[in-house]
Amino acid sequence: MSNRYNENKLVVFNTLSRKKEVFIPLKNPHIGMYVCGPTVYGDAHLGHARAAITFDLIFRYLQHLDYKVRYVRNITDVGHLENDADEGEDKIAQKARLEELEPMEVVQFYTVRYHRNMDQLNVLRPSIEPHASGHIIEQIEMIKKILDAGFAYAVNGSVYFDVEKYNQSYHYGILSGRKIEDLISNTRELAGQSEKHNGFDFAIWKNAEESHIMRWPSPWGDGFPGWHMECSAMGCKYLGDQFDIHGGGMDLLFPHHESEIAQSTVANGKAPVRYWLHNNMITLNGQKMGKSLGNAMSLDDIFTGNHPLLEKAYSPMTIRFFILQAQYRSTLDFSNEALQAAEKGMKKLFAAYETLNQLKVDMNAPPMGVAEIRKACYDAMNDDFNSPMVIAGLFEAVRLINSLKAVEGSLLPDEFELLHKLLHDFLIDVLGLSAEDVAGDHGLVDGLMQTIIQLRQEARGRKDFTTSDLIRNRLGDLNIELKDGKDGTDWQMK
RNA sequence: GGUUUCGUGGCCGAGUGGUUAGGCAGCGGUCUGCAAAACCGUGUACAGCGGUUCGAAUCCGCUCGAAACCUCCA
Repeated sequence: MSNRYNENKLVVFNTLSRKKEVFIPLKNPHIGMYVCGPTVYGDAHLGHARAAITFDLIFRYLQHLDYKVRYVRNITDVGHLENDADEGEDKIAQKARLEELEPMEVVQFYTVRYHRNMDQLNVLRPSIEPHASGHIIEQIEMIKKILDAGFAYAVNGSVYFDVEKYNQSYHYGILSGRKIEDLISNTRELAGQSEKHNGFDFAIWKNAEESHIMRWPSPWGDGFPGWHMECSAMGCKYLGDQFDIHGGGMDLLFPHHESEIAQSTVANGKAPVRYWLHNNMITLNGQKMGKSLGNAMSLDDIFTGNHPLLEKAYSPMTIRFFILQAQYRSTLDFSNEALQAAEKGMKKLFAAYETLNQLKVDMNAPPMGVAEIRKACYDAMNDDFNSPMVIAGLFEAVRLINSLKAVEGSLLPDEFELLHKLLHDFLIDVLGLSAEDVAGDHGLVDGLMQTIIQLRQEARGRKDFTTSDLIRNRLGDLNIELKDGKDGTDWQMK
């Protein structure tokens, strides 16, 4: 029995080489994947959704290919500094101060909300979701290793990574394409009277001021871990010194991932990651959507339609479909028009999935090329997870289904099965889309609807169009759409 | 300024050295009591200017325009 990964040669775009590379796991069939998760100090917005959905798609597809995936996505609840390191205040702590809450209360509050949003988007939970605050010891141990290796220095209770020294033996900039000379010229002014030897050195442990509430004891005094330590430490802990995939948003490429590579390389003696994958940004009027720019929309805003820029509410599945309609490395531009197009398209997709069950099967039916569509979907996914092309393939299946229904044609039994499998595998399993209240499969409701539809049919038979139109209009007011066909009437939620 | 990208028809978005992406919207038709849905048909798109080539939207150069990163950020 062969596994699907033997039949499918997966190619991924590796940021490290800026090329598409054939994906070969270190320990086939096991795959380790680490993705940077959210900093839980605010509600999730569209950008979080894109990152989560991108790597959910990858997680789902790798599993579909029969790989055994350990997917680690962290929760950042300490460490990221708000301003320059010297007077930085922990992001979580700052929020806590403002709202007079315990920092961990803030963390819990937004973590729960994040999970709820991700569930709504049908994003699978990762295999492990470690919190930075729960891995202080691991981070301290790693900092010690970096110090022992001579690539960091301690000053006044803080520890800084020595980028210049690192660059003598390795290449700081290997991921982002930056040159250290450029960094020097860019950061010289900022360096000032800093504790750092160089402006571009970064803190791996930060001394906590008296007033700082989030603090842990360490060999260098009370403090908290630096920006990039948690991912290095937790990635190493759960996936090993070297693992297959590391993902995150493109905005994390520098300095976060660049620094992660430096830390892990020094601490473990080898480059930590084989394939670096980065999802692109969602833009609004061509500009990145982001908290700091004040143009970010929370997912709850979108799901409820509660935002000045929104013409209406958009369901989680509409958002998911919208995001999957673009390849993950492209920017994706937000607009009401685009969202409404996505909404309609997705409903059409699911309506056809329902219609499939009504198709007739016949041993003598002409072949319709279902296998070719299926192959196109695999080819698309194997080419750096090209979900828009998968969706195009699925729409080909939609056209096939609807046209057969329209002419009352039939399918070969094998193709009928394969079509079912195609839609189930790709639409449901890989793309992770699920029918919302689109189709009429609600048991009691469906039974009631059949009665109403029958009454309307009888009215139409009597040419009592006043009654039949009244029924249709009243149902329309309830967002129920009637679809008259050759052999009867179907219904669905609008 | 440096680094990394991008510029595709009304909108969103794939793709790519020669063959229809796809969705939404529009237009024409079929069906329908009328609609809707569905089906069929329908688009002189690839920023501009040069170059390479039998052939480029796809490769190269330049110009113009836009973005991300260089500070926390998906």
